[in-house]
Amino acid sequence: MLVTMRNAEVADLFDLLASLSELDGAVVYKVIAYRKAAERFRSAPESIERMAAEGRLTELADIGATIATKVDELLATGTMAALEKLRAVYPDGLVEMMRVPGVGPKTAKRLYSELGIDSTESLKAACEAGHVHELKGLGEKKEAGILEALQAGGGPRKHVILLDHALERAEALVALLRAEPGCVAAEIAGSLRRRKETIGDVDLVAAANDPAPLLQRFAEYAGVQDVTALGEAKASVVLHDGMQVDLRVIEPAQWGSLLQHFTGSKAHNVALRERARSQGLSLSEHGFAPIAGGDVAPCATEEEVYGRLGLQWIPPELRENQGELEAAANGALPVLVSLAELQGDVHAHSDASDGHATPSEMAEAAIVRGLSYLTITDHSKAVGMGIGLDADKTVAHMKLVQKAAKPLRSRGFYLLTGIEVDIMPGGLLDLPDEVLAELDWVVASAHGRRGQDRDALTASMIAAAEHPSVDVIAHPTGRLLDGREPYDLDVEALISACARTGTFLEVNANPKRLDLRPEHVRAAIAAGVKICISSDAHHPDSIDVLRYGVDCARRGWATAGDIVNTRSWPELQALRKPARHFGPGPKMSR
DNA sequence: GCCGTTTTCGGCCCGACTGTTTTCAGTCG
Repeated sequence: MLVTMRNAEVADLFDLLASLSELDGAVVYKVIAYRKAAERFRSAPESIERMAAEGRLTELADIGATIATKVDELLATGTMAALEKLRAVYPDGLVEMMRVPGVGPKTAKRLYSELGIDSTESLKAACEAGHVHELKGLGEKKEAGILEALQAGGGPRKHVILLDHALERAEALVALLRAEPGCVAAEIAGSLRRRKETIGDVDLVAAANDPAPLLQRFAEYAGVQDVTALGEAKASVVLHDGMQVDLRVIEPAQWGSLLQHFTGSKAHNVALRERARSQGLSLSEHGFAPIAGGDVAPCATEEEVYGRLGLQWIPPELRENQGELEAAANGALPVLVSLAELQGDVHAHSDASDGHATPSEMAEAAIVRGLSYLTITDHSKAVGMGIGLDADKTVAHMKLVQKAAKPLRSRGFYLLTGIEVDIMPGGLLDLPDEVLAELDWVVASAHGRRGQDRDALTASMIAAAEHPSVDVIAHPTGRLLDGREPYDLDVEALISACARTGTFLEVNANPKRLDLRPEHVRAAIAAGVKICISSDAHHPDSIDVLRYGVDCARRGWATAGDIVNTRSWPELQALRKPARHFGPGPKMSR
């Protein structure tokens, strides 16, 4: 194999191939097949390179011999003949133009062939000069709309909206709708209901006998900047923060069908409709209808929709067409972990490093939230900026935490000593072994790659997992959803090392991180690795982010049994690596 | 291009809104 390529890069090229094929007027099902393939590659839990090398690509759903051969070609030569052929005909700018709202493949192609427009820049100039509306079928409104879209964002790219921000806005809007007299039901739908880590736009659904007042109320909401569509059954608005929100209203008898439909995902719904078709039924947001023709039978609940197809109700977080239909058909869906099942938090900071509260204040916040233990895991010194603890300060801090813990024991709460120790290049930890062995809990993490390439970083992380005192590897890929790409890290190799050594992996609940990501959570669980859901709180209120960590773990098919901090602190001891059972000093008897 | 307790060929998921039209194409989700 001559070329090294990550899953996301392979996926991007198949998306490009799909877009260029679309421009070229390919059969739509070919375009769909390329897009499906891109989706499979992007969410594959293991390396596409490895699967290709072992000839196992066709084990993935939606990947046949033709696409597998194209991947082989891509990995051998760095590109694909089919892609290069299309690239020679259509400038890359056309694909960018297709991302402008209101411009699809047909329009982009005509703009190019009839006006020579080959980029968003030249499209903007043509709109300003009034050339676009001269084309047959394109009027002045269309031209103005394209121009506005281009000017608004300075381009077609949408900015990333994080889960916490979107949920806050959406929950306020749902409350507004529910307060309307005619509103029978209102819910968040779409990717937000599935709790994806980042949101493109927000979908809301509502049930009412007369949709008009609800749609009107929605369009007049104080947070609305623009109303982009307002019909009899749906409306779209853009909020002042740039977030697009769609509302669809339907009569109450169709509520279950509507909620199911607009929760998606698209791939899940397509699979569901295919299943309906095989049973002689056509499925839409209105209900089921016989393919042969006949009345639509609506479903009032989601359970009815799934039940009619012989399926268990599927939790929204699993609706990604990643095997959930098969599991639901066999009654084999996992019982997903819930926030209420978390008993403790094993990664939190205090003012001894970069936190904003004392260990006692953090403990009180944990108690208020119904938790029975909290480990204070401040940074070790290598994190930089003078905020981390060296060996002496770690020992002193440990004693301080132990002192703060005593009065809490009588209230049934364990405040525990810990550290978030930096993993240094080469895999050494930033504190001496004898200090680490004294602590109740050791979180190990890499902050920055420190000049290491993929292999070196992976080796460092694996060495940390092999350390007898390390309980958990925190935020393994280092990604920041609003800024930093994940480290180039062999996550599969890290998962294997954790399985071998009994090291836990963290789902960091900070909505900017959510790291491990869901696909890797699922792969880790499959490999037998146990997971911690941790707040990484630097402030008492930040313990609340645990809910997002639970969402992420649920998307990774995690049950309570897979999550170690669903146990009490004494129960958690039994799950730790053998070396941690013989630590110095009393651990459980305090 | 994928896929098969109907099929190795012939299917392949469904509807709303907008802008441009006088019945529909394109786009979107």
